[in-house]
Amino acid sequence: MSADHVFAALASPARRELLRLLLEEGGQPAGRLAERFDMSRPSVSEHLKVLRDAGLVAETRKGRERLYRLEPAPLMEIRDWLGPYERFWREKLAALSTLLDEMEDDDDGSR
Amino acid sequence: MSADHVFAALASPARRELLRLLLEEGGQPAGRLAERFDMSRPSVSEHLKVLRDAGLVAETRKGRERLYRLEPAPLMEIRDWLGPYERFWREKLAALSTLLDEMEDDDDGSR
DNA sequence: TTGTCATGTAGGAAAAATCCTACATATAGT
DNA sequence: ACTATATGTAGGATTTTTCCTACATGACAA
Repeated sequence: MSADHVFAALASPARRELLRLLLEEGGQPAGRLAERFDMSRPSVSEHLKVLRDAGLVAETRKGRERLYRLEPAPLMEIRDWLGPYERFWREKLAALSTLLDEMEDDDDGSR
Repeated sequence: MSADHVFAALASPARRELLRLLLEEGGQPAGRLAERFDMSRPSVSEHLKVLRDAGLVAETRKGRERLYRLEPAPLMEIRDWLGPYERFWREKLAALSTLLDEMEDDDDGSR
């Protein structure tokens, strides 16, 4: 739930790759996900645990498999966190644009 | 420049707090930023280095001070990274909304 | 029931992050 | 030149993360 765990979970390239696979290919059993990594299966399982604790994936037991699926809600917290920075970014762009316009007004072709 | 460094930089609460201070209060010298933390000044300095390496802050030497300012461009990379997940999220919401509508249509008041 | 398959967990080694104190550097003021 | 101030860097202790192999669990299949 806490954004701390979400940011921490996203810090690992392996975990972001897991999210990408679940996004692009849909829910999959843990083993099939692990096959795609140059890493032992238990290690991938631990990464899945971190993602689970952050609320970024959920599992459904299906026989002896466990299907993992993407749970995007916590990512929307990240998006909200970004909001104020994006406003700041836009103001910067707007200021730059204004500056460029003024330079163009001044540009009478002289030198 | 790589998104890896940006995600890693954001993983620390102390570094996110630094970004927040720079956003809400504008550029400040390193020492003034450090005062706000329950942590030694050199440690804050190291956090600033991580943010600098990720391109999230920039410094301007002003006499013997170093003014740090927010550099939001890398955060826009993060926003772009979130894009596909946000689409996925919206589709989920839309599906839920449709489902609720159908349930309402079925709801003839019986039972 | 016995064996097999999919998966998680324990325990530990190695690497990385975090935080500290001491020191180095560079600028400003006297 | 000397001192004070603002800051970064070195070196090291401690904690956390990451990854491994070995083992535990729980469901299916013969």
